[in-house]
Amino acid sequence: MDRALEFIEREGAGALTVRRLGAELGVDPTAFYRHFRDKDDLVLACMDRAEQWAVDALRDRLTAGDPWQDVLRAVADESWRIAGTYPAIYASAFARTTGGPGERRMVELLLTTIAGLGLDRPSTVLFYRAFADCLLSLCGANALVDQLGPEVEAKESSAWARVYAAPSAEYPATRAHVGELLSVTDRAIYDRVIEAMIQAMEAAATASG
Amino acid sequence: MDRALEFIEREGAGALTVRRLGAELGVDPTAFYRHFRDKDDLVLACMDRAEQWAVDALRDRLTAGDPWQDVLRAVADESWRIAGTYPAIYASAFARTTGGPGERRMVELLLTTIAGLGLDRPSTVLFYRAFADCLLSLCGANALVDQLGPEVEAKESSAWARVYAAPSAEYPATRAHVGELLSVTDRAIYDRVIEAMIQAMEAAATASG
DNA sequence: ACCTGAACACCGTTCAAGT
DNA sequence: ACCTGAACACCGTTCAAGT
Repeated sequence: MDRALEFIEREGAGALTVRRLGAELGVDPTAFYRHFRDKDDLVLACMDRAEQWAVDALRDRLTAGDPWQDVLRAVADESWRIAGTYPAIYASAFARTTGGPGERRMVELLLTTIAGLGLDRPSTVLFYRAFADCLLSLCGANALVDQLGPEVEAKESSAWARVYAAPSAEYPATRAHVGELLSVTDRAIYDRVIEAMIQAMEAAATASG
Repeated sequence: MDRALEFIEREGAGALTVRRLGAELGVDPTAFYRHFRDKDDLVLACMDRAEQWAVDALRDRLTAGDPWQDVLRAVADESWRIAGTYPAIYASAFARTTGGPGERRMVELLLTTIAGLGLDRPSTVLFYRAFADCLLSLCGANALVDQLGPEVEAKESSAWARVYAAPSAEYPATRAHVGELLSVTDRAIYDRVIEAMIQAMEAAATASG
């Protein structure tokens, strides 16, 4: 599994196939099925390991007195980093539940942090899931595009060009914002969402406290 | 393309292959390449058509005087509906840009709505992208799981069970919220995110106006 | 202008057989 | 306990040939 992760990171893109993994390890491709039930299991195991690394990194980064907002920002930042490092894994597992130790520790960290706001239990869980699903889904969407390779990236930017070239008469708002649409970054969008979620939690905590 | 969409909706899941599409249309699979450059082009074309339907449905649903908050809620609701109807398409295209008329009209609708708050152009665009990317990514994540079929669904719930069965001593917050974690719905999470984004826009509009 | 059919270079996975 | 190798049932895509 470690070699699988290392391999994926090095070869990137669509390198994660049972056959290529076998070739990399100098072993018959079908030997894989001695160690994992199927490819899906490997992907989930890699995802869980990546989450463990994220939690470990967070433990080093955080100290007990940190405000909860900064804890959430750090989790978001670490998720972004992991998704950028292992796009192939993240792209195929971000919508899934691994049920492994990495995920359990991450759930506990987020739930502890958000429970600290003193909301009722249903609101705490709803905010936890809303926050976590935003992180995973937005990082996953970026990983999906990363993972598809340069020819798709070219296609993406030509598609945006087509959107921006829309005639002014029919699409005035689009044309009025072309400059900003072209310069906005994925990371800025991500941070905007994170801050909106934090603001919503602050508002809920104030209202209930 | 219409037949492709119809076919996908009927057969669901992993039915979208060039070969099965050929069989469905009673034609050699490779005839497909006379009409689309590759499979990716078909998927993007279907996605754009789905977006057109969404915009058409929104036109019927909305009237000129609707508050901007309700417009955004209606867009979110329509996106959820489309993603649930065509999970195969949504799952493979939600992170992509089609550059087609459906997307152009959707961009224009959202940008017009958010520009109405009177924020500066960079903030307007950042909120538009943050809102749109949340919709697409969250709906996409749900579509991905839908699309994987019942055996993966079973795996998902057994994975959750493993998370919830975490020992209380190590994972106290998780154990304290098991009931709520089990009962929260994906739609409630989605709505929580949408409301957070709307709240953030309201706060920004108030601060700037 | 459109369709066909053989072919290429891949996938994940199984199962009987080897050491 | 682990690996091998043939085989199965698929993919997307190309290209020369047909009508």
